[in-house]
Amino acid sequence: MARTVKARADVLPALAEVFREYGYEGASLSLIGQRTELGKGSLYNFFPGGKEEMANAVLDEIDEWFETRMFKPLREEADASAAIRAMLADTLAYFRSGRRVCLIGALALGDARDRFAERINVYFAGWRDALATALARQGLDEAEAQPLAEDAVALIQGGLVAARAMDDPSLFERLLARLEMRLLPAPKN
Amino acid sequence: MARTVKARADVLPALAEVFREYGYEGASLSLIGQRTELGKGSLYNFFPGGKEEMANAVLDEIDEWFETRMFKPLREEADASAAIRAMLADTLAYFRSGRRVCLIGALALGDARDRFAERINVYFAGWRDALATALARQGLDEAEAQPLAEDAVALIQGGLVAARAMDDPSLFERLLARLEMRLLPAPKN
DNA sequence: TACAACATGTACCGATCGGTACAGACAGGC
DNA sequence: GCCTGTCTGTACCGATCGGTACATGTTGTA
Repeated sequence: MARTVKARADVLPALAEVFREYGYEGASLSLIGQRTELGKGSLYNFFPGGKEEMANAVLDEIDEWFETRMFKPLREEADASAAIRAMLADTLAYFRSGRRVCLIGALALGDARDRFAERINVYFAGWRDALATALARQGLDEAEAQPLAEDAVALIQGGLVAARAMDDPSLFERLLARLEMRLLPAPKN
Repeated sequence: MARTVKARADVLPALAEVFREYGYEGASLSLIGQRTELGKGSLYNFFPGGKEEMANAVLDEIDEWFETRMFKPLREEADASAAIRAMLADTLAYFRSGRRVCLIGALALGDARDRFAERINVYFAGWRDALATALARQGLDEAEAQPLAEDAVALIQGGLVAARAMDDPSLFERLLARLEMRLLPAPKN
């Protein structure tokens, strides 16, 4: 038995992918076991709280990624426009042009919504507010920035749904390209 | 046919609501039995194909509703702008200001996607194309109408996700109000 | 009234669910 | 060497899953 010792953090990516593909209820322990190449023993050793703790660990990692990688730059980076451009590029890359689903969005629509309601809310509100801040720092007044940020977050989520529904990743790319034109100030030349 | 307490069509609304709330996998037969107030015997009498046939029956009804109520007017009604306004009003009402989830969208994100892939695709493409037709009939040329329709469908879907995620129905209303301004020609006065 | 057809509730099936128990396999400290 | 605590696989648990079988209503027709 090639007993390769795995740390808890090692299994998070595989874990995240299973939840993304099958949803919370659909990600059965046997499926999780296959994908992570871990038996139930190991799984419950790392996550004594079972499936719910696994999902929360995944959500922790996602939260941290978005916070440091996207939300913080949107709020604080000197060049707000550059932060917005980076956000759109990161979004495209993170969701693999729409081939990958947003786990938080999927949870929001599924039957596990109540279980993670607070976290879902924080994620969406965080994205919207960080983007609104960047838009304001770019020169828009609050009355314009807030609705525009709201539109953008919804459009991204809807883009993921639509791209998956029509099995057309290029759709997501087109949406983001058009979104960029709405979010960035008209280039002055 | 009035001799039975319930006809097959009578249970469709309850059936649709269960699928909407819990998703395809999450809607267990016992839950369906409760909500429809029907035992397994009756359920399998009406739907010999089991859960899949139930879901397809629900999708049939949804398809028909959207086709006759929204897509056809968008394509054919003399006053294209009026059809677009009606579409937005119907959308708001149908989804109960975002309190209600789009079953097709939820299916697209869930693990039952492959099972209904073709129907999901048809629904989304149908909406987009019907709206694009209306926009074109309103005066926009094809190069503008198609992307705008694409944006609109994604925005509506994303609005449902976001409204549910943040538990804020007014968000969906705001999104649709802003969308109306983008879809309708500037009022000439 | 007798009968066929539909409608319905209940018992049951094998499979799988999330979770637990527990016995080995391995490591580091002594 | 040994012990202890961390990993790991496996057998098992009760509950529930989707689906089937079938006996018992209930109804329209004759």
